Amino acid sequence: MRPNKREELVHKALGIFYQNGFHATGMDMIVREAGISKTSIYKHFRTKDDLILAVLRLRDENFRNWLYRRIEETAQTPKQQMIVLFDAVDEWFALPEFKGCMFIKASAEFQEPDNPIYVQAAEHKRMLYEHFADVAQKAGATKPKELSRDLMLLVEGAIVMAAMGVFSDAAGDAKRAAISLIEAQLN
Amino acid sequence: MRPNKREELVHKALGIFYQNGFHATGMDMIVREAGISKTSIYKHFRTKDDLILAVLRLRDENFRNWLYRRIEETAQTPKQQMIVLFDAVDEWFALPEFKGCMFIKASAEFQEPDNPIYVQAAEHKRMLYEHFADVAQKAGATKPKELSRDLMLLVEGAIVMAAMGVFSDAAGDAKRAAISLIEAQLN
DNA sequence: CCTTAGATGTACTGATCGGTATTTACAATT
DNA sequence: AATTGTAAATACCGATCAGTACATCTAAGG
Repeated sequence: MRPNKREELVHKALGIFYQNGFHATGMDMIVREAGISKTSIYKHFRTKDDLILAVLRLRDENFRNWLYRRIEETAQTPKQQMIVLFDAVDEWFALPEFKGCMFIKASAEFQEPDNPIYVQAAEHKRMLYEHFADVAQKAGATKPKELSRDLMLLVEGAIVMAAMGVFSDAAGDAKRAAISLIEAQLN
Repeated sequence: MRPNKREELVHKALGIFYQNGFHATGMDMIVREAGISKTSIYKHFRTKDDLILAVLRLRDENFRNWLYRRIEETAQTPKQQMIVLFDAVDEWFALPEFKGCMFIKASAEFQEPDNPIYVQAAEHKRMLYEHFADVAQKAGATKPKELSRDLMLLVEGAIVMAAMGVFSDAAGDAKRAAISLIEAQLN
């Protein structure tokens, strides 16, 4: 009983925080929307911030697992993996509930560099960077870390421009630019 | 008297909102930090959101004026202008008070697409995009809008990665990638 | 049926929230 | 000095904030 309720809470809180923002979501709203009593919430988490941290952990795990799996099941070579990364984020952008990156939001709302929330958000990005540095190395890039940074810059830029509704095909633009940069590094 | 006090308020509120976040900053904190009475604040602005809108307008004007001037005084050709854009944002990142892009923060905290704050934040990005599409055209790019989107993706990505402390030379990385993309388009 | 563990429901706390209302103070102009 | 306009100071409003306390309910296992 206990583990499932905790997971249910984190899962529901994730959706609520994502749609409303962290500070703009009060615990009473979580109670109402999640249908879980405040007593239970505080039984599992000492503070609202602890709940947010758990939410970020779940989101990190879900997102990275989905992304890596999505990429690996549609691309055969490491080079192709770097390219279809942008198809995957394009799928993400097309989701009806898409409202940008939860980790960017977390770091925007919790800006102190020693805040565990900020720290965890940044860690998520580092893990993505390291993953794609590995992919770039396997693809035979002469400077895999540099290429990974290129890809990350394009992905993050695309997330921002898509979330703000400024570019209509942010992922497509980023993919095109990425292909150019990949070709320049691999040839 | 009146215009100056209003401007003083907007200027101070800009700093306070930028350091603390919009929702995380209450009007009582603005009163304390700005040293302006709540009566005066509400005399000039009907609501907190109206104050935020004025803050975004001021920030937009200051930032774009600074950026364009900075670029034009250090670059002679439109092509050079696209490249020194990244030197300018590097200077910005190096400021002690740098905490990312206020417009990204605004759109993250006010996510409804019909919210005037979200709308204004997105408009800021559009104006940058159009400006650099113009620069790219003058530089002789075959697809100036596309190149401008490339530059914007890199700039926004760099802002995110710098604000989150993930990349140590986000602007430098973005510049290197931008040069590659510019050369590919102009040659 | 009884016990235990998990969960709900509800009221409460002191503080803050955005915004309102009223009085007083201050500065500039005539 | 009087007048006018601006601004500060302060108390207030109803609501929400994160978190606490306590009683009650529910479900599962022995």
